[in-house]
Amino acid sequence: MVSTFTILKNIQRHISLDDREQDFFLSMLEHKSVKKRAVLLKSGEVCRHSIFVTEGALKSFSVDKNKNEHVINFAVSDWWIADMYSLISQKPATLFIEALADSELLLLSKQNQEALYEKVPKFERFFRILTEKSLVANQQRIINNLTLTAEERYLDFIDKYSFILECAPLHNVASYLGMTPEFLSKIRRKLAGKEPDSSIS
Amino acid sequence: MVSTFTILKNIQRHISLDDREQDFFLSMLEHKSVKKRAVLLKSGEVCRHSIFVTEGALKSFSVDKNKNEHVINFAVSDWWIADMYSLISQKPATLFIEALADSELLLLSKQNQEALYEKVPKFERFFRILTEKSLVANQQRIINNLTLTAEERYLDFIDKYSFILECAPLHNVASYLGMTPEFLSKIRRKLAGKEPDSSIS
DNA sequence: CGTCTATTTGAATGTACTCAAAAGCGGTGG
DNA sequence: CCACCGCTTTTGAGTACATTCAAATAGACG
Repeated sequence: MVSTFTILKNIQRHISLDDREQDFFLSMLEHKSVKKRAVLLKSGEVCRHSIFVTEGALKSFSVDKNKNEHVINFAVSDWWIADMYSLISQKPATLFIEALADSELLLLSKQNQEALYEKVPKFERFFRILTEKSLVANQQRIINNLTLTAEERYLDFIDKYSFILECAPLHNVASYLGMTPEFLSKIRRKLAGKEPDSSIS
Repeated sequence: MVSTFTILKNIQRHISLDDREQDFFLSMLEHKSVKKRAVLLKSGEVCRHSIFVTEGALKSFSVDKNKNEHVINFAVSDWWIADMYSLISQKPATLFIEALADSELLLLSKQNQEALYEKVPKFERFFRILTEKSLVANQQRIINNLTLTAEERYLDFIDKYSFILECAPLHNVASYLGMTPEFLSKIRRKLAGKEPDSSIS
């Protein structure tokens, strides 16, 4: 399978695996193709898998008491996503996970993840490092929310994650950045007006 | 040492250690007493230790371009703190870490932490779990920032972390919650006015 | 005490939101 | 191929939540 190449490369950025370990790891995964708008996790369900995206894009979001969506994370090719709270505690999820586009996914069940830790302790290291990186990204996001204006947060976002604009609608990006779609639209209009940019040669 | 009992208990909430492993772990630690306002890490320096608080309280914060402090985390007895970004990458820190009160600390250097991983792989698990919990807490904070008003965030804070009010000044709490000290003061006045509370028997 | 820091107050202001509606865009079926 | 439908993005007017600034008050510590 072509898709498994991506995930082995992803893993081997942090730990190295011999052929047997690779095969064992792959045997723990379940492949899943989903169409745009497919729901992979609903709030209230227990999150039973870590999801690795080989192709396509997903988002996770919470829904508040006024039924507003708040995008918590995006995941594109080569990214992992889950409701970590629910996955760890095996309590009901607070998040939804949904496909932003037709996607190819590899699922690692909580059970298999624990089995990996037991049989190949290196995976403990891999997921420690993965979690550390995620933590650092989350902390940076908190800092940005505390210190930057809506416009600055948007500029930072297109600087770091412009590729997400390719697959996620703007109102999801607005939500991720903690602003309304209307306000993001106004920011973009303002920026479009004043940018001495790469648009005109 | 009394203080080492706290940290062994902290560790053994997630992994179990025999006497030799306990001794080995303790030998990796450095004890440090600091007074209120002592600075343990400055932005720009490389963060070389994970800090465990046995007594007292610390805060981490960033300073923005207008010299405003933004509190990122608090750490009281039995909590770990560090600039994870800097600790992991060994690049210059973006955060400061400072004592909110006279404190007793145990320092685990990055080097010794790596040594622990090599010699006692169980610690890989411990720090994976610790990082996971921290990630979940950070994600919840992001959700709160996206979905709650300033007043709701404060109420949630006193619900979960009221003990931090004992050791941190209000303007630091305001900063942690993403609001100005003036506004927090107004929220508290308003709440004090309307609370059918446990204050008058 | 006196000084320094923390907290509170009030008035003016601003950033970002709400609401309502129009315009754009994309897919789908007649 | 065009018409229609649903979803996304844009616009504008009015509003609100939270900030800024300046100053008074209260607490903590040597």
